[in-house]
Amino acid sequence: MPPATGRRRLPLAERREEILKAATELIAASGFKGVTLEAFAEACGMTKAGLLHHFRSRDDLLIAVLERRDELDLTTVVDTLEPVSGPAASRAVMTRFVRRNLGQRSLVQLYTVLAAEAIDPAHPAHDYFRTRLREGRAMLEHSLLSWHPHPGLAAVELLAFLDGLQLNWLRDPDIDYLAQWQSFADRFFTA
Amino acid sequence: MPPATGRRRLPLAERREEILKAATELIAASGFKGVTLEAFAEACGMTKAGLLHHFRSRDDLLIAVLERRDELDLTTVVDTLEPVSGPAASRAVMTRFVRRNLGQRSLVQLYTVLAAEAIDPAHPAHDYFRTRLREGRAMLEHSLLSWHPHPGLAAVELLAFLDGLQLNWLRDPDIDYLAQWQSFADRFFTA
DNA sequence: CGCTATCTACCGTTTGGTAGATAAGAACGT
DNA sequence: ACGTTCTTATCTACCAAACGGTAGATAGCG
Repeated sequence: MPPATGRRRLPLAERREEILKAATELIAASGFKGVTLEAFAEACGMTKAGLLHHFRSRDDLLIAVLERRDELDLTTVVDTLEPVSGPAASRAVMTRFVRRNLGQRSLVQLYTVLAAEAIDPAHPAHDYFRTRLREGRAMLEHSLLSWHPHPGLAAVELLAFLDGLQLNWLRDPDIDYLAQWQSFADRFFTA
Repeated sequence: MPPATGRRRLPLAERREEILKAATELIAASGFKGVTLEAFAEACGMTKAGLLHHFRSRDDLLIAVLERRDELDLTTVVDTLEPVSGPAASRAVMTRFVRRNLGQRSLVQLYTVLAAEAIDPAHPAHDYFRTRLREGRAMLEHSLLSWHPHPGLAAVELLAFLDGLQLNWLRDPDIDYLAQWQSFADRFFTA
């Protein structure tokens, strides 16, 4: 590693990834509105102008952060696409989802904080979350269709609980995320 | 009513209330970081300087908004203080809480958006939510103590579900808030 | 040496907040 | 009823700092 002072020149892809990683942490901590362009730059040891060489604008950076998160999730999504049926299988899929979140606290926080911020229709990520969450609910509802008496109600209930649990876990890390999930699932998946 | 143009001079208490009401709506819509001092002022037909005559700073206004919300909730809190015991009584209390929220969408949104924004320790309302939510959970846990086998788990679960349901209801008003609650409660209060 | 990632310097706008002028309305005497 | 005075709610004008973004100079690496 070269001395911390002075200029560091990195290949395009590497620097891009470094910026996105840092930006994810910052947004997770303070929301998108709460972080300035300069703060994003400083977090990876460069200036605003330097950062804007990689992303055309601040909003552009946000979109890139979200797309990166999607890419990181791709593995899980692919797994979920396997056609599953029955309560046990559904529960297993969701449990794996919970376990993965447990180890990606900052990504979860990014998503949670940003999703709440983006309730505002004027937020640059409003549409992103709108379509994305709608799709998620539809997929879940579809997988509940084969065995649950009220797939619509149940899908909303499950997602609401997970959203709320994440939110509370972020507020208070002492909460036992996994145990809470199992406790909920014990009742939910015996209907 | 005097003509809309020109200066309107109101008694202190009245203007204060008007400002707080307008601010509540705005914060609910766009979060606290998302609204400028001038926007707050303009919303009740005055200038920044005029508003700052009533609230020393922008952060001061936020605190006042939250305190006002607490006062508006006081009635419900007092009701809750009646010592209740048993699942049916607990459920009745919570159902009343849900029903009341149903008619106060903008207050719910204020609380939800702000609570998520305030996960950031640097947010001006961070401490407010920290203590307030902790208290709420303790109260609930206490009331579950007499009949629920796992009061700690259950308290978190119930609050998480309500938080998440509110969040999703705000994102998608078509969700049947009340029905979702009843469906959850049917399982939750038979343990 | 050439390419380009990065920097310095700057711009126009918006931000939260201040200082001092102005006017609305209540109180009061006549 | 009516003017006068006094209080203070509100305004106009302004400021320094912070914001997102641009133009052109500079320097690290193949």
